[in-house]
Amino acid sequence: MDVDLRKLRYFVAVADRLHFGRAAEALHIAQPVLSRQIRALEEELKAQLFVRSRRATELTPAGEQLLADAVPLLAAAEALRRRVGRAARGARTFTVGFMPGLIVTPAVRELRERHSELTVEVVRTTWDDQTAAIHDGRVDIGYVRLPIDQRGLKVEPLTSEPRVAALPAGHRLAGKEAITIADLADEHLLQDPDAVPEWRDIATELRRPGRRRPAPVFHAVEEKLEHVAGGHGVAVLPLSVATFYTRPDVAYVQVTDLPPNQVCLAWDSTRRSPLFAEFAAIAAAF
Amino acid sequence: MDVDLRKLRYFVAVADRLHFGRAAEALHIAQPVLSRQIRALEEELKAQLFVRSRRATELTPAGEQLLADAVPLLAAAEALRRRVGRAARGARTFTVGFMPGLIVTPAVRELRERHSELTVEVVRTTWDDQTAAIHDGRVDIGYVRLPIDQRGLKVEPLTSEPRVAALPAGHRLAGKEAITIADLADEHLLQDPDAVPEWRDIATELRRPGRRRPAPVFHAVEEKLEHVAGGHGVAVLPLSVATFYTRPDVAYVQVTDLPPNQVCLAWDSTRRSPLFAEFAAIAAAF
DNA sequence: ATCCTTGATACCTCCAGGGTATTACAGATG
DNA sequence: CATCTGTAATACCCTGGAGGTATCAAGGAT
Repeated sequence: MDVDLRKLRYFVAVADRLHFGRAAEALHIAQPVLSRQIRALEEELKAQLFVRSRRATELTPAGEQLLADAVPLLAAAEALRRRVGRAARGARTFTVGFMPGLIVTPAVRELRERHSELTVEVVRTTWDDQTAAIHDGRVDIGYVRLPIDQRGLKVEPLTSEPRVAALPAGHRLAGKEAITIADLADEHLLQDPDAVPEWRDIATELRRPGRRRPAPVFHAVEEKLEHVAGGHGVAVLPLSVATFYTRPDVAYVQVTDLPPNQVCLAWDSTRRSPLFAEFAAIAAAF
Repeated sequence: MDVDLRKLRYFVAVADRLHFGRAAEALHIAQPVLSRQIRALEEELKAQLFVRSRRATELTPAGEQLLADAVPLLAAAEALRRRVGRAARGARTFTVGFMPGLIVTPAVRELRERHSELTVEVVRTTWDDQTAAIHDGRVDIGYVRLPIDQRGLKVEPLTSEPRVAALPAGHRLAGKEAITIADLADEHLLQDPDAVPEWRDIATELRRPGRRRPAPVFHAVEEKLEHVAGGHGVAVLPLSVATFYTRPDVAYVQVTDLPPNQVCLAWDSTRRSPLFAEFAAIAAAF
């Protein structure tokens, strides 16, 4: 009758790794159990989800569809747990997420003053969990930096700010007034390429192929800067982050042809509470 | 670990009726089983969901929160089943929902021509399932009439059209060129009052209290018109519906102070497919 | 004081989920 | 060509949970 969220979670684990044994290990269950559960799921849905050849495991089209739907469904279930838990603990809370560099205190203080009964909390997010935190209920509303996957979100633009490159202090470009993306084409980017889509375009145009390292990606700003200082590459940051995290061994240089970073407020579009609109209005006023 | 969708479904059944016995009956299970499952859910979530006094059952705040989250979650799970089922059957399909009176064929034909591999289907919806059909996956995109609950939906305005009153042919107002809502204040409205919010305002202003009947609500247009013809009340319909469903024993009269009905396209905001934007563009062109 | 309504308890059955041991089979390897 | 290795499937067992029936407990109504 109803799908079993446990089986969906198992399915996602297998679909992510395309390997039953390793997925079972990650799920802390035995491999035969996992095989059986996936098979049971396939029978329940009357749909083959994987093509198992002896040597490889692949998703069928139905499997792709299920993966696309199962991930947000599991996140929604997680969010439900969190919100019910909070409601049970009695505290009317409102949690604001924010990316590094963004100043949320004035807006949060204003909301607290307007709603004395409300516990307004603040959570720092990273590049790759800024939307996940909204979907799984860790935050009610989030200050996010585009680009993001807007599926399931209500997004309201707030501001935009220019972006700068973070270079080691002794770098050949460190003293310059302004540079272009092309100047950085040979550098190693120490962050998720999705965060700087323009980088990839330049990369495919200008970079020599085969030069690409496996690219360890760093999430926390502090980590990125540590590696920049160590001469392992460069990072592109919004101006406010640069001014917030200053250190003597890292230089910031304006990048003229990089479009500004857009900052938005985002919240789960399936929810409706006057607090979202109210907070958005407050935040826009600053 | 994961919440159990079956328990959530049970919970919703109880929350809707605030009565364990009747909910159990509706679910086709025995009442003690239901009591035990709800209690198990309360323990899993570590949250009391109902206040059971001997004579009445009520929702706690946590229960209210759970109800708000469980309903869309169950719909999403249902949609997942449907979409995986379709994907498994191989057919790439795209289903367009529409409210009575709206002409969808030109846009649908255009989409079919552009995507010969796609099976484009068409489903008629009613006032109260026009958004539910989107949420539970029966339709991919829907022509809807405002007002709707926009939670979880991406909504694009299309057109708007004036609304008229449907009266019995012999009614005292039937011959008039145009009337106002106030003229209809004493009439019995044969449809969901939410569909005509202005009605309620007038009703509370002008109507004598105690006059309100329990209001059986009719969903299909044909049913409404049947009852209008029978002299059991009046209905308010968008002009296109009126011109589509004409019958000699029903007269339509323009209502001057009723704002026009807004027609939109709506689809599930958690999904992303180029087909949504493409179809929206096609539909807007007509 | 008694009855009725309604949710909770007690106790039984059975299936589904978890585990271990082992098999089957495709590719790699010598 | 024989063997080894990696990987999912099969076989079988055990336990917990979901379903059922019979019954209880207690607050309102009469």
